[in-house]
Amino acid sequence: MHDVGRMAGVSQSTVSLVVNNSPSVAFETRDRVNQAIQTLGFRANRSAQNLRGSPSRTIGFVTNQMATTPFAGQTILGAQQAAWKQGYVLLVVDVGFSAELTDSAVDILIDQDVSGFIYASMTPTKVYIPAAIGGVPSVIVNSDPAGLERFRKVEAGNFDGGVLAARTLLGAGHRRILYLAGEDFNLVTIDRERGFRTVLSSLPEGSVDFQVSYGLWEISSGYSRTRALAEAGNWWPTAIFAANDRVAVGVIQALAEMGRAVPDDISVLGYDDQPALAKEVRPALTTISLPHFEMGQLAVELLLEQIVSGRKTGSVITHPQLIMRDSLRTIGPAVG
Amino acid sequence: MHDVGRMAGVSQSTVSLVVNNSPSVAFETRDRVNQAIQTLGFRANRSAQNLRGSPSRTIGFVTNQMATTPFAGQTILGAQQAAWKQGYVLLVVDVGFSAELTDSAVDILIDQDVSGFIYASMTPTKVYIPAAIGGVPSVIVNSDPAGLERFRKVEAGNFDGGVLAARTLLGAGHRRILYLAGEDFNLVTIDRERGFRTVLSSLPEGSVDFQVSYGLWEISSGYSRTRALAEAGNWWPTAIFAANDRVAVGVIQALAEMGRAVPDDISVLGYDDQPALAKEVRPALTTISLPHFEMGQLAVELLLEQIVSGRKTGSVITHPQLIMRDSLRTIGPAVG
DNA sequence: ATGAAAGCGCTAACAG
DNA sequence: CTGTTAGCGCTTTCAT
Repeated sequence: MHDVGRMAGVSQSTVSLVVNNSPSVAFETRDRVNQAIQTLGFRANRSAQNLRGSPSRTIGFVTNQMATTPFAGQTILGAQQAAWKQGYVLLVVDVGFSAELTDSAVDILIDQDVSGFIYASMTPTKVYIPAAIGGVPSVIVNSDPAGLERFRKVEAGNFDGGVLAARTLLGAGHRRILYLAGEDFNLVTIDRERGFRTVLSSLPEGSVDFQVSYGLWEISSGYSRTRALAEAGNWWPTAIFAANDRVAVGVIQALAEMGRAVPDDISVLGYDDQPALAKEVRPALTTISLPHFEMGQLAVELLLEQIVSGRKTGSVITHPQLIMRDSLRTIGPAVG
Repeated sequence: MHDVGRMAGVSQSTVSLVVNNSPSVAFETRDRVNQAIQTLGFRANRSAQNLRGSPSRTIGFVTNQMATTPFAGQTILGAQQAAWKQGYVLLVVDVGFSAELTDSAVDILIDQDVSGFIYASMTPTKVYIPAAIGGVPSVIVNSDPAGLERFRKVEAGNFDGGVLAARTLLGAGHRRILYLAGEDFNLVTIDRERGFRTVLSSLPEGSVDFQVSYGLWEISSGYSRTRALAEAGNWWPTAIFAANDRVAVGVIQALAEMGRAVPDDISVLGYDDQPALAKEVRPALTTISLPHFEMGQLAVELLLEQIVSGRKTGSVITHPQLIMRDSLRTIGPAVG
């Protein structure tokens, strides 16, 4: 800055003013300084700025499943782009499920002077949030809200997703429906089922036969549960609502091997709209999108509002959307 | 630090020495200082340290497909854990395919004082590396090496993968093999095919019927190419070597619909050992692992060596491994 | 509108 | 072995 100042014939402080767009610099001076900055290739030093207490313009993104779930990246991407747009950088750290790792990650990020935290679990499990997070503004994405009342949150709208699934299936005339859910203790499972049943409860008793099976979120689980169902042989749905697209793929696989066509013989509804899967599989999956990308964006927006204006806005719940493709068929007039 | 010093009855500089584990501090003094640090909850300020020129202990990880490819996260994870172990933090940035974004990402990271860069394209396409990267130590992961001679690299061993695929298939007695490859201009495609053909060329002319089809890396591509093959009807392989596990899944789907069983009627060999896919699908995929996690680790190790010792080690090529599962069957004595 | 000067928290010579 | 001192590059009053 000194050098720039000399070259432009002004003091170092003036250069600082120019760099920070202070309005109090004469247009002509500003020009000369900028010129000098250009030719000297000057770049302000963040560490020095941080040291002086200017906001660091970095956000810590702490997640636990970046490597495991295929779309986690979407949330990160969304967050990153939103941050970027406002001149913030995202420092991404995957801490798995280790509290210890989480502690040291948060420590390090605080050392790096992050202006805020985004805490994103990719599935709403209980998360451990270090005390060290202290007063740093934080927003929580997609996590079990228990004990996290003091934080702003971005949620996936799983209840609404259940409602949407029910409306969709019922609207297509299905009255015998199997929900191939996730584990029964999983919040996602619970919320979606609640949503689904809420719709059912507005219908005359017994007008829909709705069965639920709990299990894993994997392809193999969809496959084996479908196989088992066929072997039992005493009950068969006209539509299957799968816990996610992977489960749906397993279902379709099993069905294909058994010579049953989707959606002609049976309809399948997925969840997630998983990239590289939902629309690639045959038949392409009719599914409900879980807006990962958008959730990332929203998280950053909430956070930034908190950081720059100190204002704590409320939490946000995103809206799942139906993605119509080829695995669901209308078999009759809408139910109810 | 001042306060800590006062509390421990020493000067601020002594505190600094303690914090940096200087050996020249009396044991007893060190103890008193640490005590004070504890009770005061003191934490060294990274920005100040950076300002003074101490190594920042952060690494910039620039990638272009975090959100698109499902296992990209593995590479990041591997890198992160390796970095972590040595007290470094990874700053992850996804720049997509935008040169502009890449430029500003690198700028920002340099501003943050990163000690080095890892440049990871998730598929070996040509990458754009900003000039601004300048003298900062960097290693390149999984990218088209053209023009990148001055960097250390970590590569996936696709040639070896092709060799391994050929050996595996031939070893299981297959003589009529279809390679459902990626795009013909893609380096991965090319390297694997070269590897495969190298093995073939050591065999007597005409002992193996090896056909190649080029296309996309998606499930739907595997599906439709298999369908098309069946419709043409004039040629049918005993084994299909798929460009990746997704393509393999498409193949299996199409086969199932056509009533052909894998591996009884036909064998399928995948590539990637993609999490949540390869071992979940039925039959579970016999496949070749692409060690993403390991590549991330290696990249950091190479980089750190460069950073701390200034020594430029050579590049590294990882070794693909055969993952035996259920989609490949031995149909006769080994060929050749 | 610009400059002088102080100091953010730390490290590293150097002196003692 | 410990303390003194001088900045690292910047922002921010306060004068001018």
